[in-house]
Amino acid sequence: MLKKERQAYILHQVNLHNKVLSSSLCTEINVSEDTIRRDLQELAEEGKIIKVHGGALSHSFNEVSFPVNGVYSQHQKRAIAQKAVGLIQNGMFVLTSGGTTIMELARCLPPQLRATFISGSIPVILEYMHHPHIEVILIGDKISKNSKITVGSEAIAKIKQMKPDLCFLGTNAIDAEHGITDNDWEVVQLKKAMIESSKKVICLSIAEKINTVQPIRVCGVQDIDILITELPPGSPSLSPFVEAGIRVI
Amino acid sequence: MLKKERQAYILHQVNLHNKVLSSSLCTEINVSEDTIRRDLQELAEEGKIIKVHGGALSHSFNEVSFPVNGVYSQHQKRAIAQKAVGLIQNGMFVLTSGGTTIMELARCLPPQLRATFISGSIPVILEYMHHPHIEVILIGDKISKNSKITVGSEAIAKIKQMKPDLCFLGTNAIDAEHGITDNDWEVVQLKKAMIESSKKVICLSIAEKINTVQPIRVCGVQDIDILITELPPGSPSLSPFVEAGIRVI
DNA sequence: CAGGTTTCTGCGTTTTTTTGCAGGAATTGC
DNA sequence: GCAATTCCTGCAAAAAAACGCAGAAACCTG
Repeated sequence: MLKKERQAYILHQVNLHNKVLSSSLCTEINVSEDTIRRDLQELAEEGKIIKVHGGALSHSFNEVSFPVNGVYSQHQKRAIAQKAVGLIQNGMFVLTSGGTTIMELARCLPPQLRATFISGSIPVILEYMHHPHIEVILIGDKISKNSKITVGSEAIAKIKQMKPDLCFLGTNAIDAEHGITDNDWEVVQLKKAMIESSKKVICLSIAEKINTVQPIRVCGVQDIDILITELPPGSPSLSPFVEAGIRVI
Repeated sequence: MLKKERQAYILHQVNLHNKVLSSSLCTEINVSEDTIRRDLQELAEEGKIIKVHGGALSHSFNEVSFPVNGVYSQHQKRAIAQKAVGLIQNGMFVLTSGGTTIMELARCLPPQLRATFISGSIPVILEYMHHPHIEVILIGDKISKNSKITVGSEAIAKIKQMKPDLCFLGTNAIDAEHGITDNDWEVVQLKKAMIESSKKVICLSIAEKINTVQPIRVCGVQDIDILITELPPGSPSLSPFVEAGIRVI
């Protein structure tokens, strides 16, 4: 078999099945593994395939990604996310809501972290999937197209069965008097369930959203264990929360 | 034998078999390898053939083997998808697997269609979410990072609770004798459940995957109701499936 | 047709390409 | 951490290609 022919066969197989194992290829074509490896390497250099340990993947399959278009206040959100990752330890079960702050958190996870992350938000789940070690559990149910998360009784029931160690909530509005509030009824139902199930509730909020109120109530301040903002913990605007017994980071 | 005669013979052989070996040519025509090599070189310079180490290939060989589209065989997959959408009617519950063929189906859905689509594949779900009217139900569970779908007992249990009207399966390999086969154990478990639950099972497969076999069995041909390929239904390669009682489109 | 020129062909040698193998390093999974 | 793969590096053998050359054939051309 000629070299080009072999490479054409390999490429064909990759495109057909989205992946190939070097071991199976070398028995199929009946050449040494080194030859296969060199072929895969050449094809990878030409950009035809993606070489991975033990074989190769089709390029078209890996193209699912989310645009990182101008997230509002990204800098502050990154600061919040970096404080938040400090709370996550190996082996923990972590439940998260959706939202851009949580997206930022997902991007900040240290590569060596081994934990289990649970969410119903599609964009967040996509971000978790890029991480090498974390387990990702997706809450299923009807999808709310505008918030891009799963909502409904099935999702709520599933959350109530769990007892995650941490629950990170991206917030729309938080106020020392009214607690966390939001404007989407279905999302609020979900967040209520998340708070109820979790051992520790961590609220992520940029300073702008502090002391703002939305129509639907999620929970009171007494249900929040930790509040993370981009501000230093001693900031005056945060003192009402400290007084309410919340740990502010 | 004259030079022109020889080159005509070589060209004929290349077009006939898509490849020639210089070694076999030089015994057939009974000239030295150098002569053959010079002939091949001339033909290559004229663009009639593609010279490779050890022989030559026809140009058509190279074209079919190295597609330039993003998704492999996208044209064929679109043809399949367009046949498939014809089966979907307003109000139906449709369960789908993952894969690029299903992705194509998702993109082909007519904008005025009102139906409910259920899947555990993240890329496919993203595609459904762009549609203005369809309801999207996401099957939740642990996410398999390489296949980008939810797998596990929760997902299977959820599927078994449903009774969708249609089930579209993207296939990795299908054969009249062995039925549908695949190479990922967890995905196979899921597909089995999907087949079991659904009123009608529709198998989408590009012709290339017909009569190929993978290590793990999903189901036999008797479980398939409809088979859709890019070929016309009367094609000879499809007759074994027609004889097995499958409706071929 | 004779002589010169060009083209073609085969041979020996050198160079390049390809392939497999052995070892040590890196990685993956348990 | 340990065992098992898998990967990389250098190396050597085999195959193929390139090169130079010379004899032979074909082809002008007067």
